Amino acid sequence: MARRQQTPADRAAASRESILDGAFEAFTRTGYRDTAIDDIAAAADVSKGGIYFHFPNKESIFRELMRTTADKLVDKVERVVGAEPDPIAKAEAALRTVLEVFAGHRTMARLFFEAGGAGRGFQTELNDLHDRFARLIQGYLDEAVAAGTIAPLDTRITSVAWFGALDEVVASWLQARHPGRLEDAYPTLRAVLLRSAGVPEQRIAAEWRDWPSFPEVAP
Amino acid sequence: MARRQQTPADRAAASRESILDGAFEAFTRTGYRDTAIDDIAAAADVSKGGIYFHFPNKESIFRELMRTTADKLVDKVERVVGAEPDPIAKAEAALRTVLEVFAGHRTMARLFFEAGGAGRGFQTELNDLHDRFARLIQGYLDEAVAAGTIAPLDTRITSVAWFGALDEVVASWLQARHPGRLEDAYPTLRAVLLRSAGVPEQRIAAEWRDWPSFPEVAP
Amino acid sequence: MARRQQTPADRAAASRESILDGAFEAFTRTGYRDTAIDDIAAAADVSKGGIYFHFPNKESIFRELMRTTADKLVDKVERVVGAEPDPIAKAEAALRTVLEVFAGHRTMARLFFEAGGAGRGFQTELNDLHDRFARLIQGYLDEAVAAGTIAPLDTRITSVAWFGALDEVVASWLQARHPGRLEDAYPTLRAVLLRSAGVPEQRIAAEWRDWPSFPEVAP
Amino acid sequence: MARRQQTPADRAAASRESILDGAFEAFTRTGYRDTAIDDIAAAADVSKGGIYFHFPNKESIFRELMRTTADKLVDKVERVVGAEPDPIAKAEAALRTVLEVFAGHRTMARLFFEAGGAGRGFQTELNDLHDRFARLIQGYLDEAVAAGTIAPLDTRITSVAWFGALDEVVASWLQARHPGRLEDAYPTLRAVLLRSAGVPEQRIAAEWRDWPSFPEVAP
DNA sequence: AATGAATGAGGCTTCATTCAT
DNA sequence: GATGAATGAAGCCTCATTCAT
Repeated sequence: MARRQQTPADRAAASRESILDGAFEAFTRTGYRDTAIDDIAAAADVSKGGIYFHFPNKESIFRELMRTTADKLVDKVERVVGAEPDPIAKAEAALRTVLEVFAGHRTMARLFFEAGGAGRGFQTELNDLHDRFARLIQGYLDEAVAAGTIAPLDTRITSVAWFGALDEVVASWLQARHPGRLEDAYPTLRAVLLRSAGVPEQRIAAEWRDWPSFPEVAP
Repeated sequence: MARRQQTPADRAAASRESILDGAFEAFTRTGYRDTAIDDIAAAADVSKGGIYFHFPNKESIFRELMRTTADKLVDKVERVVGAEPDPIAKAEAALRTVLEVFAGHRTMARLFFEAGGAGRGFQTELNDLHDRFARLIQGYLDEAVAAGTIAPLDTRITSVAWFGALDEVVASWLQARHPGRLEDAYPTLRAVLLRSAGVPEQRIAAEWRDWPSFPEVAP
Repeated sequence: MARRQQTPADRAAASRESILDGAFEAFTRTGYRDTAIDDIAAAADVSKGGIYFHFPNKESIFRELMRTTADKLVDKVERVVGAEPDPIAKAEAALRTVLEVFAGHRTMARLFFEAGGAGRGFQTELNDLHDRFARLIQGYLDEAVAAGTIAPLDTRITSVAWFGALDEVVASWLQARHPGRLEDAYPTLRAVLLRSAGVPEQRIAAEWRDWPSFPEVAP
Repeated sequence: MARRQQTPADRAAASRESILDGAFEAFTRTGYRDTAIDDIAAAADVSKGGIYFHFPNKESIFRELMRTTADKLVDKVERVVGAEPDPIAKAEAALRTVLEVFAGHRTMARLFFEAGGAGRGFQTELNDLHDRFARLIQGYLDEAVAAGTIAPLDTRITSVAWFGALDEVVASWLQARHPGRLEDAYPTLRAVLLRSAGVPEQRIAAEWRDWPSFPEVAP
């Protein structure tokens, strides 16, 4: 199959992608308000005016970034989770995946958890993001309840708490002066969370053995 | 008892306090970066220049606010907790107190949890704040472990997770379009957290009855 | 010969030049500290922000102005002086050139001699400027000593004194309420300075006749 | 004779003096524009408001300082000069006195020569100051011409040149990174200036021997 | 006389956005 | 599609001056 020549449209798309990459890099490094369009332009190796061809304003870049980054993560979680048969295993898989991804991409985590830095205007966006993850977890918990694996409980609040716990553990790791390996926190976090949902102690202990080891990540 | 005349120093202190109040109000409403000195001046009913008589710059106001607000909360938590004999009860009391205070002062919660909006420069300050609360919790958990009330576990990570869970529950309440009563979330959150630390189920159920009802708060 | 189209870069350079011109005009009229960026913007017919595209701050404009203006003057002096064979004639030519230029550009003189108004930060720059001219003169005096035209003397101090004398004569002319023609001061100043270096009286009298008349200048 | 008790008026006068001293110190150190009223208040150990009791505004302090400082110097010059019989000796004495005083009070020199830093508003004041000294010199030169000690010449321009030469020598000494002793410059400067007015070479050489040595001064 | 808190105009600089080419 | 020069609205902060006590 003949490879098409690179059309202008291709180049435009590439440019757009480049801007998003640069913006991601800049935002995660400096935060929203402290990142100037010039910084993004420099990071993306694009002119300032060029940015405004692809995006109507700074805000839209950030929003798109937030949306697509979350999409990617949710996709990955759902892919990994899909393979798991049992709801608790699913929740575990989700938890593990998020931790794994963040462990490998410290900066991405920053974007997620420090997006508050973006100013009041993004709270909604950020909250939706949190919500999305919380509901993902909630879904698994609901399934677990339905399957009788765990006793009925307020899955909404529990999932929010789970997400918060995860968030804070990652955040505290992110800003630690001498961070250990985030994976080392996993067993404890996992046990704490499963226990919090009423998963039987023996199951918590048992399940763990089946897990493959974490991939190597450099914080 | 004769009331002393109001000295100029008194009035200056009052003015300073007024600025802090105005700043608190403005920061919690608009966020750090989106709050102009003019806004604070207006809220405090002080001239722009007057602010600079009391504070060297915008940042220092925010830092002072963060410090003193946290101090007040920690004080209150320790006072309430001091009355409790048993470590788990202490942890519960701390949790309850924080929730209670936040439920009553939605804005204060905002300052705490959305301080990220202040820009990269405050991350350290904010992290220290989180740390402070996490260690508060950790202390109670350590006591509980020492007292044999709960099985040994990584109290550092657990306390971080607790704080994160609390944080996220409050945050999700803060931004909810139609927030219920934060206190309604308390029983579930309490159960989830206690369970997560391995507190026996019967204790979780028992303890609860003894608690007085939440004071009325208007979110 | 086809005239190239005016490129954006050309226009940018023109704009930059315009800013320098406006700044020159404003600084020499009002002094550094009393000249606001707004004044420069108005004088240059550029927006305030436009200035910051070309210069990082107010100071840099002033420094550039000082540097380039001095460069131009030194260039001119050296060009004129180059034509003179004998060292005393060179010194004379330098003296005359500076006076001439200043007579024609009262404002430039102001920039040079009143730059002190720029604040303590510029003293170094200003001193270097003075030094530069003093050393120019010193060079000619050294040549004259080497050539045996004048008796050996401390040329460093003498050149500083010359420059100071020149400076003060121009300055007193600049601020005179009803200034005469600066050129009218030339014969006396010339005689005084040459005499001060020990140039024989007859030479002082003789040399003068050969000089062309000053060009007309409007103070 | 009974010593009067210190009256309030005395204390007020002392306060006023203290302000002038502090202002002198501050202005000479930082320049006019870069000296805040607060700086003066601090240096004078007086409150900001107190300053405005004694002076209507910042400018007036500076003007008074310029006036009185000049007065003192002129007084001293005239006292020293009065003892001299011959006009050239008078000019010499004036020159020497000024150099001497400046050598001892580097800061005072700064006030005089860098007063340009005070902004355009003081040019007049500063020029009058220069004028005053120039006319002092001119007086002696005129006397010398009248006495036949030197040949007739434009004493106005010559005196301006003298003053400028003196000014620049002091200024270059002031800002030198490793200043030698200003007095060391005296013999050359003296010879240069006397020569410039046509004082016979042998007199220049002779007169010098009679002078007492400079007092010790610490630059 | 003196204090020091308060005022407010004005200055410098930043930066998202626009626009002619 | 892209460039980069230009705009102008804000923002933070300084500081001479005023004023109640």
